[in-house]
Amino acid sequence: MATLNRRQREFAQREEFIIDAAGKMLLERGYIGLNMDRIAEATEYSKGTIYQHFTCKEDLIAAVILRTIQVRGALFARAATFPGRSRERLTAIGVADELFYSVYPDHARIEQVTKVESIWDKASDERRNACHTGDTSCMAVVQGVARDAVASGDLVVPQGCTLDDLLFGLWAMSVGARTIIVQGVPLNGFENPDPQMMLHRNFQLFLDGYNWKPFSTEWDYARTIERARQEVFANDIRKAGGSHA
Amino acid sequence: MATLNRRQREFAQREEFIIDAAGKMLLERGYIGLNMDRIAEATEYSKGTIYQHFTCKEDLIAAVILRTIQVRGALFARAATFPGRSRERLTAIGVADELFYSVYPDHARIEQVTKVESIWDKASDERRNACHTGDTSCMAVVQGVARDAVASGDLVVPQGCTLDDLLFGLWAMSVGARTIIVQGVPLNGFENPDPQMMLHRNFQLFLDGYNWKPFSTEWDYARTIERARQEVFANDIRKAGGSHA
Amino acid sequence: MATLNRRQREFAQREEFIIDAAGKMLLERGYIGLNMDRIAEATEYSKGTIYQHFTCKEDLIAAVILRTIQVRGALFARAATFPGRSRERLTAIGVADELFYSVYPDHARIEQVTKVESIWDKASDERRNACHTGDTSCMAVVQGVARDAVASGDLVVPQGCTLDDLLFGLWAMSVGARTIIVQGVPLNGFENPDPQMMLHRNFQLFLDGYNWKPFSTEWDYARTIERARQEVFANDIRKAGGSHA
Amino acid sequence: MATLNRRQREFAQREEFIIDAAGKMLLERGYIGLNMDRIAEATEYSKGTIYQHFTCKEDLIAAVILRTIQVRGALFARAATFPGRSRERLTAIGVADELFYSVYPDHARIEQVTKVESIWDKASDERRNACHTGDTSCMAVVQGVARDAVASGDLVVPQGCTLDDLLFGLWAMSVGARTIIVQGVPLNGFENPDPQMMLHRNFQLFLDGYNWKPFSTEWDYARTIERARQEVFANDIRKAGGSHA
DNA sequence: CATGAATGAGCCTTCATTCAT
DNA sequence: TATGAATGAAGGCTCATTCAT
Repeated sequence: MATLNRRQREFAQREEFIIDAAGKMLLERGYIGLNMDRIAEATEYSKGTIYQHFTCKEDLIAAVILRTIQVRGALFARAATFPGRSRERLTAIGVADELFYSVYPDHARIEQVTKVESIWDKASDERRNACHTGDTSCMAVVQGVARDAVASGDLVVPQGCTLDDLLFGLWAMSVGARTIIVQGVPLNGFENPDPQMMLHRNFQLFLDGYNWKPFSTEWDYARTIERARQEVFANDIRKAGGSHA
Repeated sequence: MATLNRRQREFAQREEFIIDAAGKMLLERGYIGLNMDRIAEATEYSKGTIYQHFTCKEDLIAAVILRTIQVRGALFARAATFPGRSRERLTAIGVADELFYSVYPDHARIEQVTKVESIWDKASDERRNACHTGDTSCMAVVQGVARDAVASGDLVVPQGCTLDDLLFGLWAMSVGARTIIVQGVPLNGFENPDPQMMLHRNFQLFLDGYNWKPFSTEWDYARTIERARQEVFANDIRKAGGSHA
Repeated sequence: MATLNRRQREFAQREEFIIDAAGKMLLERGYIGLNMDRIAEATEYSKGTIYQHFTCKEDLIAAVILRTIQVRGALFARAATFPGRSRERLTAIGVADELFYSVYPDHARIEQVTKVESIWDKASDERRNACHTGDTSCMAVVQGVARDAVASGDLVVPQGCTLDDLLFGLWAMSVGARTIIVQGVPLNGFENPDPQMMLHRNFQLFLDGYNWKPFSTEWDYARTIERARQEVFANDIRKAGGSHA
Repeated sequence: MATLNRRQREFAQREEFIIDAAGKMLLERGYIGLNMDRIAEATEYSKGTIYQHFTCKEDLIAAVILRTIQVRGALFARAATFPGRSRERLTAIGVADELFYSVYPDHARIEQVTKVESIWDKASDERRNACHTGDTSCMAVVQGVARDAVASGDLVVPQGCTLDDLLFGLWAMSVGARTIIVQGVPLNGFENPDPQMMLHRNFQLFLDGYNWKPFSTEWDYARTIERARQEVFANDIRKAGGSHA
């Protein structure tokens, strides 16, 4: 039984290792640049072995995406447990988002790469479903916090707008910022561009605009961010510092 | 010389025709689904002829992108000439952006598709530079309006924020919204999602938050939008209505 | 020793079981569709175990064929013991042939499939020889009956023909009929085609033509056929009825 | 136009050449032994070129079969025009059959090889239909002659048998003989085996048995055969002698 | 100039066989 | 002895690019 477990463990480790390699290749060479021969060469396993883990190229890519999604999902879920008022919890999710992309900068680009090609036709159903579930649950976490805010009276959406507008705006700004960062668009003519800080500041103004209390003028969200980093994500940040500087 | 001119004209027309076909194919079948055989078949020109216009596949794709960029650049430039106060001119650019994506919905997706793959290594320098110039000039138009606003006293950026923050926020929200729309992400749990209207509303709140005057509470931007559509883009909208409903 | 015997028995049973599975797969999916992974899966033995019984894929297929041949050989041998005149014994062999293909319809197709591919280069010598022996002995049985007929005066081959001609004709007609049946050739334009009955009638005319006495006009071979079925092959037919209806 | 024609001619010639090579390979190495790399190597064309003529491996094989069928169809059709009584015309078809297999001995084996594997799923519809048409027309030719014989009173099928029985018997004996010959089954214990002559003699007895007049005892079919060879197939035989000895 | 057949490197995938556990 | 993961040669097919006509 011990033997069996070791085998299984090795099998799982190898799978992780292959996914790592695929992720890197996806980043460095794009969807087309990722090919099974190169994966075999990079991992120093044979092609046959690769195919024992993944039914086809698309399934391997789906596995890369799935891991990404699950990592983010876990971060979001933890962020939502942050003790404090609703806007603090949302802020913690913002930290989770920042963390996710700073610790796994690859993943943002991988998402871009992979959302574009028709991977899902060929990937295994199992992985497709898992990805969908993961995506949905991330969004649900944010929706949950916003609803809590409304219920508690912290959030009164301005006339003419809806909660969905708010969610859409948050999401769009986050996605857009990542896209800009990831695609390496040179912020022409910007002095001293620090996209992450820009995003933070814009989020603040945005939430204030939506009347989500307490306003940034009356509450020290910088401290909330700091607390979230220390209390919720200290471990992840430490890990990240180790592997990604 | 007349003969030469006619020839040149025909040559240019054919190039345009091929780019059209490539654009469509890129949309319908993705980067991988675009191949030179199909282009030749679709245009009813021979492959040899295609290669007389474009040095390689990537160069053809770059041409598709370039045309996209130039179309948007022209729209933005015209928007910036909108007569009115600075925030009205920015609003007109917003209309240009909306128009661009509603009239050429393809282009948003093409941008996604192509930004991801390493086209620029092989495309001709000429086209690469033209693309860069186009991108930069779009951004410059917006920057110009913002600077005018500051100069005229309409815009006083809040403490702790900069003009760059504002530009980044606008850009991120626009890009993010397009990404979400284009990737067909199902807005799970949203009632009645109309991304374009959501984007409009979020823009309004956002500019108010930045203290860009006159505020939306004191100025009828709905009318500004309507004027921009009628006075600046009437032609484009008419064209769009014809070909895209 | 008892242990050893049990082991040996189990080993032999497993071999039989694997051959069964291979036979089925050969039928359902053809030569190419048979592969060792699938065999392992179907039998629920590991590939290593399969390879302990068969040196290679071809050897396994040879084993399928060999069993086929041995089954037919046994039927022919029993048929030759049918008590009666020489032509009755030949008729009994005809019944054996009919029975073989009606009870094991699979085997006809397997023969087709396997005769075509170069299995014999790689199959073990042992099995190749056994197959050859089996084939030869079937033919020998028929030859024996024919020679007995000549010796007893029942058969006087017509001028210009030889005993070999007769054997060849019988064999060709049988093989040809099976081929036609097995390949599912649609008997275009035939009313009511019953290949087996057609073969029976043609055999009758054929033997009459060769002057093999007693002629079908003076002897009730329908009854001979019936007797052969009941007295010699009752068991097989019962078995067949059970599993193949 | 002359240029175009030459190109087309070369294209057609090359196609023929590839089919030749495929036929040989099919013979020498079987269905599995035929592969596109080897075809490319053998023809000294690139794989791409091969694929410009045939959509896939199966389509190439189908082309080999189609040519076979068309050759036989042409021979049968010519044989049916042989001037003489109905049984003479059938005899001429017998000569066509003999000729077909002696001139193109490959084709018999190719038929065996190819009937077994599922080629038709992937081959182009065009070729599949052409094959079916060819097959049907061969059979129709024989049926036509038999019906003429009945109409003219030359053939009165014996009690208990039908015209279909006769056709089936002829067909089976022919197919069976070819199978035996082609599979190289050693005619164990046969003295001096000449399968073609055996087949001839068996056919004679068979037709006599069916009361197809004039009987072989009252008509010199050897001469009919000779006439058919000289008057109908002289050219083919000369060609055959040239290319196949 | 236009054409489109030819090229061949490159890709995804399969599967018989081996061998460490 | 049984297992099944690992191997890697081999095969079908695609497609960007070239070049003779």
